[in-house]
Amino acid sequence: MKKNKLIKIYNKLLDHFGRQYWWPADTPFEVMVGAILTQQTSWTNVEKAIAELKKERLLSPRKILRTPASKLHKIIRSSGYYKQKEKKLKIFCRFLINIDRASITRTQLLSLWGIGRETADSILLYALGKPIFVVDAYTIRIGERVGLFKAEGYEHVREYFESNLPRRLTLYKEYHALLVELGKNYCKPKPLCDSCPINRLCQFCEVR
DNA sequence: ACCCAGGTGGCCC
DNA sequence: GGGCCACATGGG
Repeated sequence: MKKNKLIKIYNKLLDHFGRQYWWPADTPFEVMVGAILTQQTSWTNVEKAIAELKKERLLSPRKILRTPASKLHKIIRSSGYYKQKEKKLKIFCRFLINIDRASITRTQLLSLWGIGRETADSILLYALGKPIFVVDAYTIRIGERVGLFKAEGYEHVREYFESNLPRRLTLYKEYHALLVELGKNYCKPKPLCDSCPINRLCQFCEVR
């Protein structure tokens, strides 16, 4: 595959931020829990909730299922939307204990209440090792500003990345992680272009 | 006091 | 298919 714009951006990000070694977790199940808890929530808030789950020795599907809702609410409170997320965790754990993890499909995950596209794909890529490119709000925002696509939906963006990148797990994992890093630090709703590592590719930066 | 965060489901048209 | 809303905590 010849060197395309996607690879150029990747190399810039890698030079600037270095390897990310995503997803940060001790076990695949911790990845899955984190993927649910981080929905529309900053990771620092999720870390606190996961630390609480570990402290209570609850980081297993059966133990979460045995924990009363009110207790789980307190434990994961810092991750926000804690009533919804308690339900989402229980529904997901119930699904998980009755299945061979290697056989889990995207369609199965998407059929669960509380598991949308980004959460399903994060679980597939980072917990189950399937080559699915994870798209999030940053990916779409950055892609639009850089001029890769315009107002595309989730599936189109995912296909765009998957069809223009070699199908490699570590590349998918690190690319998504680097886009999050760029998004958190620079590519916010109000762009901070001054020291953005991909300036000259982003139309906002070129305007300045 | 705002604005933002590694979304999702339910509703409406 | 897209647009709007509720959901909730914590940090800048």
